[in-house]
Formats: sequence, C-alpha cells, structure tokens
Amino acid sequence: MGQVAPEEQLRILKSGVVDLHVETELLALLRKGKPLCIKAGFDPTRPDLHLGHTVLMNKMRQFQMLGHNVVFVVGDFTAQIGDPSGRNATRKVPTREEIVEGARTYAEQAFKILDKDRTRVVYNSEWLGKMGFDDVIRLAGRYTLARMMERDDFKKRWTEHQSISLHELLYPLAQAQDSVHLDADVELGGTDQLFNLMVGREIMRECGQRPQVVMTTPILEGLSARVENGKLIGEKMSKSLDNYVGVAESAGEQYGKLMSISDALMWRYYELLSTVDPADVKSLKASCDSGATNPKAAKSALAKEIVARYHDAAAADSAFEAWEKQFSRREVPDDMPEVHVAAEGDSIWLPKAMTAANLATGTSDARRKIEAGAVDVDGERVSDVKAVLKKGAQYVVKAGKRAWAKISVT
RNA sequence: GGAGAGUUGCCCGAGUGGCCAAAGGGAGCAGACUGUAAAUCUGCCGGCAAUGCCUUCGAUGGUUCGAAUCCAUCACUCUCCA
Repeated sequence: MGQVAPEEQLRILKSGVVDLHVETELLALLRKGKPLCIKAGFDPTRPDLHLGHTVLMNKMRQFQMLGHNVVFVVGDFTAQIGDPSGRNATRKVPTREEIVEGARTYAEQAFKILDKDRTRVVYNSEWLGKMGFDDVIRLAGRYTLARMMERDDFKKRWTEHQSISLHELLYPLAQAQDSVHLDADVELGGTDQLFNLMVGREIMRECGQRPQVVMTTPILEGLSARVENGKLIGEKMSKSLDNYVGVAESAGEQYGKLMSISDALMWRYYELLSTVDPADVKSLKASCDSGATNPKAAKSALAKEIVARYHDAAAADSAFEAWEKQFSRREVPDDMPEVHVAAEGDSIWLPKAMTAANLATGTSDARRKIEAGAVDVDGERVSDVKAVLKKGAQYVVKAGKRAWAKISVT
C-alpha cells in the first residue's frame, strides 16, 4: 500500500463512475494512506452473475489493486424486504433456500474477478437479525417520510396509485444500518442504488459517524439494446429478461451472445467491460466508421477479450473458430447435441423428433418452423409437415440458424 | 366503516351475448437481406399426428341454443370519503 499517490488513485477510481459524493472526502480518505473499507451489497436472490454485475465488480477490484479492502455484504436479511429500486411493483419475497443458494453461487462467481485475500464476506442477518422492534423504531426515527418520498420509484408509484408496502420504506434504512455497522468508508453500487447509498450517508451522520463516500457505476444495457435517434434504448441486463451473458456460461455461449449485439451497443460494452484504453477504442470506432475496419472484427475482438477473461485465450480462440464455421460460413458445426429417439413403428414423425431433440417447443412449433422453411434434414430443406424419420437411421437436423441436432432413430 | 373502479394470452391493452383462440402494440420465433447483427420487408406467435378436436379471458356456480361479455358468491388490486 502506498505506492500509488492519492491523486493518482483518485484519477483511476473516478474513471467510469457516474456519481461520486463527495470527491474531496474521498481524496482526504486516500491521503490517510490506510486501506479503506469499501462496502458493496448484493442481492442474493440472483442465482447467476452476469456481465452487468461485473461493471461494479471491476470497480471493486480496482480498489483492491490499490490496496483497499472490500466488504462484500450478502443481503440475506434485506432480501426478505426486497429492494424497491427500479421496481414499479412490490417484490416477491424469496425463500430461505433461494437466498442461501444464491449467496453461495454468487460469491463463487464473484471471485473470478475479486481478490479473495482482500475481500471479507459478511451476511447482514448477523446484525440486522438481532435488532429489536425498539431498535427499528429508533432507526426509523432518523429519517422522514418526506425525504423517503423524494425517491423516484416511490414517488412514481405514489402518483400512479400503485401500492407501496410499509416494509419497503425500511429497505434503505436497513441498507444504511449495514453501513453504520461496518463503519464503511466508501459504498459502491449501481446508479439505481444512488438513493439507498445517500440514505446511508445521512444515517451515518445521524449516528455520529463520518458519512461514507458514495460512488455509482453505470447500469449495463442488455444484449437486445438498440439505438434510436442516437440514443441507446434497452432494458438493463438481467437474467429474467434473458438478455444477459453469464460469467459462468460456456465460452461458446458467451462468444455467440456477444457477437449478436448491435454495433452501437458494442461501443457501450467496450466502454464498460473492456480493458482496452479509451483512446484506442475511440480510434477503433473511427476506423469502423470510415469503413477501414469491419465492425465485425471489432466485435469479435471484444468478445474474445471477455471470453478470455472468464475462461482463457485458447477457449476464446476455439469459440471464435466454431462460431465462424457455423454462422459466417454456414457450415455444419463440429459438435451438436446427439439425441436418440424411439421410433413409433418403423419411423417417427419429424415434429415429434424435433420436440424430443429440443429443436422445437412442441409439435405446433415444429410445424410452424417447417412451414416457415427453417428446417433442414441432412442439408435438404423439408417443407412437408408430415415428413418422417426412418427407424435405424441417423439424421442431422437443423431448425433455424443456430439450432442443430444429430438425431438417431432407434 | 362507507362509496366506487378493476382483474383478458409472455407483457401492455381493446373487446359488454354469436362473425372471439380473442383487435392493436411490445417481446419472441422463422424467412429474405447482411458482417451473425441492427434497420427494413414477410410469415408465425394456446395445445394437439390437425381443414378438425381440446383448453384459455381472477376462482366457483348459474342464466342461455350459445358467455371474455349477463347474474350470484368468493379472492385479490386500486381510488375516494370517514
């Protein structure tokens, strides 16, 4: 610790940050020359970590590389409340099992990025679970309804006559209590957490502590985000919207998903996920805009970089090769699921075989795909919905651009 | 405690007795195009060995030849007044 000057640390830590309250306080803390306590909470109901989470993780990692310590707060207690952030409706409460399982897989995946030696994992039920009703009332007394209603999502729900449960008002206070308990120097979160983080400052001050510094990182748009009129339009990356790339996914999945993003989104991902110097990204973009570089090459480079980070360089290369073969050259992929289906009599109806091989959700879906001209059997387009596969033979069936299966009829 | 509004397919949302497997939009799937994309155009978008059959419009019963539509009860949501 101490090799990097406070001013230089500040410059590094500020990069890519949306909100920073208050910069002078952060600089003062860095000048003390001691490892800071960096707090970040997470919701243990998400079973899988995806690239959207890594934007924040990367910032945590940056702090660690500068010699600071991260406290990773598992919100096992607060999950019972459900963070109202970004919601327009009251959340469902996850079960105890979901929380425990979520916490386990989350921590496991988080260490693909974080430095284990500089991370302390804590569960907020440790202290929140011990508070009595009198403690809760005292805590609630430190904040007002008017201030709570400053929050956008509450305000919106209020004006739209949607329900706001009283316990949701307690969420920011519970999160603030975490900061008080840990005496955090800095708390990190996504921009949607700004309100909660700022409440933490208020409550810490009320409790006679030095208010934490608050920093927020951008929310990553999901894979299907598009650009309209120069603005990026799209929902945030999330598992429930199925527009995510999971850090635990296979190299091939990650590469393929990243290659399917729009060009505009690619630059956003370069900005938030890549370690490529911003200046180099800028010239790469200029090169693409002028036509000197094919945007596909730039996208591939980004996808490879990310795959290599969560797997390794060799995996990234083979993902690239497999992808080029299947999609760019439209050749039959090297590996595809092999499925055995039982014949009914001396053959099986193609839609049934497709359903069994996961190429269709049901025979209705399979029929539709056949009628749409999306189905090939051994390279021959099938247009008859009554087509059958013969017993004892093996077929390579393709349904759409990306779904293949080797089907053996037995 | 009182008065009122509402609950429709993955989501939003039209539909107030037959023409409704239910308009429109979004999402999704597929085809063309392409750099794999995006944009655009086209088709599909409850299930089923299927020009038909079955199940769907909060739940359950009822009226009717016929109900998402009418009636009753129940559940949930919201508003206003106390």
